[in-house]
Amino acid sequence: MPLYRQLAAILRGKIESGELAKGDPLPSESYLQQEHSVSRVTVRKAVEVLRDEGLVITLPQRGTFVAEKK
Amino acid sequence: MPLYRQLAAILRGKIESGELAKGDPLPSESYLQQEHSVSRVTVRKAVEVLRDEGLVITLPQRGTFVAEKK
DNA sequence: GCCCATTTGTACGTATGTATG
DNA sequence: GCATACATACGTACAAATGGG
Repeated sequence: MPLYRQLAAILRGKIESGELAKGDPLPSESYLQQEHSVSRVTVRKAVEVLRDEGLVITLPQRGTFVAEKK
Repeated sequence: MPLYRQLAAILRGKIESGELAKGDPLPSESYLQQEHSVSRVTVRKAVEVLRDEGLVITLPQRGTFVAEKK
């Protein structure tokens, strides 16, 4: 599995487990980069997956947040 | 060589030559941006290099200063 | 105490180049 | 050719703290 999908799976798990609650901000791109030792491109692709799944919402220049809906 | 390393080299030169003495503030990020026609990201990466080398210390909301130590 | 400019901190958006499988 | 992944580098926007007046 490509890195960005692995990272997406990790984040998805934290959302589904409730570790990241609705409305909570996801860790920032730069944090996720360092935390998982991947490039920003990879982080962004991972977040894009979750966005496409409707699990998170990204507010430009603000951050990405766990979506309210289920 | 990437731009940020080139800029870091320029600043390092000014420190080592004494043009920027210990305790002196470095030019601000916005000044360096305009002076060298680069983005703020590039300036910040250059300064980060010097910080990692221990040549400068950055005080949040104050500026970056030439380190006292050698 | 209050504005206001300056400066660094943070965060996302976008684009290009390079390399690998 | 294409997807993946890294690095570099541009921009925009806003937050937070400091210091001067």
